[in-house]
Amino acid sequence: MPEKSIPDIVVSRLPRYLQALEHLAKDGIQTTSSQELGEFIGISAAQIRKDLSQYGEFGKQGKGYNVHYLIDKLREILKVNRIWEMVLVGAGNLGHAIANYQGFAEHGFRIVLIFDSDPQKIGQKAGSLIVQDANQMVDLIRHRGIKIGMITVPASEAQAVADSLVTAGIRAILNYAPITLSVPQGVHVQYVDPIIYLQRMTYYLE
Amino acid sequence: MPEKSIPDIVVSRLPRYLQALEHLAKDGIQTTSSQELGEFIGISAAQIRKDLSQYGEFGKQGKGYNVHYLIDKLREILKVNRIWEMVLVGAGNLGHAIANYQGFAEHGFRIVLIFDSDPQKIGQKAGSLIVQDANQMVDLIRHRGIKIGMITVPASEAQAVADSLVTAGIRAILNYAPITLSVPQGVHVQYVDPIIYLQRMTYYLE
DNA sequence: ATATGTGAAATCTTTCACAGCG
DNA sequence: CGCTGTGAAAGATTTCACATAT
Repeated sequence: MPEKSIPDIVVSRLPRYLQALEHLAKDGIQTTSSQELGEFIGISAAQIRKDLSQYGEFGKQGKGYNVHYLIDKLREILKVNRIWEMVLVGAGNLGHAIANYQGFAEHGFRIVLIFDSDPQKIGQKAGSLIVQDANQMVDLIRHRGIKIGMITVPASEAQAVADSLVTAGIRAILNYAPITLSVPQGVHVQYVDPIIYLQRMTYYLE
Repeated sequence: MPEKSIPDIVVSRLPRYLQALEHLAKDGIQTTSSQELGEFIGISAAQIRKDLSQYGEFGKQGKGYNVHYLIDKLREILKVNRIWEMVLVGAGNLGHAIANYQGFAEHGFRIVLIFDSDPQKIGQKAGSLIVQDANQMVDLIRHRGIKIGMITVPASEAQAVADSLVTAGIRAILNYAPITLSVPQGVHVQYVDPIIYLQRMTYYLE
């Protein structure tokens, strides 16, 4: 598995490949080709082959790719062939929806701590967990060695929460707040902001 | 406003610029530079200048950009200087969280119809709206001339819902279901899938 | 016959660096 | 002087097209 600075843009496509392959597997399909996979997700066959070739030779000439084998390889590459514990900060509407979403667990992401600073929310249930006091956040996260956090607090509090998460040892943040976070080198952030996605589409309308 | 096939990658950055500028405006800042804006959102100053220059000359040499003027211009370019009506399909946990999220309205996106096919959910409230029967979806959407839809149904139903939305005249879809949608040329789709974002980050962990 | 893996070519995107203007 | 707007250069990404393997 040779790995010398593979471009981020390649990495960003791998989860889509994995998702599509899992879909094919669920439909009972054993073998696929870069062509078929590409049509399925709207990416050129050459690009898929080139992307995968960065990590090894997973296909067979004249035959294509074994779906289960490629799923295993991609899970290994993406490091999702294990359970990842996560912390959720913000127990509002969105936080509750996320706490109840089964999709995380199905993909090996387990929410094990939920925090809020609102005394009304602390002690309440969210999903199967009890909302903890945000004051204890840094200690509890550090103690469990959690590396992934999700932020669902209002924009005005998001940067402070991010700072606490980084202090607690979090290395990856999924940010639902509509604000760009400032984090140290080596901490990864991904943004989930529906407004931005909508604005990317209205541009093309009418 | 000369517009001859500006790359999608440029368009995709404009909402981030707008978001950052609105943030600056809220803080009372009147003027900014490509340098300052770039540091704020982690994009090079040259890139911001080049992107904006595709649409006109919005800055003043030696001075920078007037924040409010640039906000106005970006809203015009992105066509968000108006109210957009939207339809939401899927009144589960996530659908309810979205229906209650004030951020949409604050940015001119108004959810005016919510559908579900579950008899238990039809007639119930979601946000300030009543959940309608999905059977009536195509007619009601077409009648109101709505162009933007959000999908929060399970993956297994998402493609069928997308097909109905397209039939109803929807031209932009924000898809929360973990599946790649197949839509005709000219219909835009953006994906909101937290699992994929998490997998993009676990790659870099450990 | 068919589909991979991959150098080379084509295309796209970003950065550089500076003329020009307030 | 400071910062924009922008050609040109550098760099990154995608596509092509084919040798190769089954």
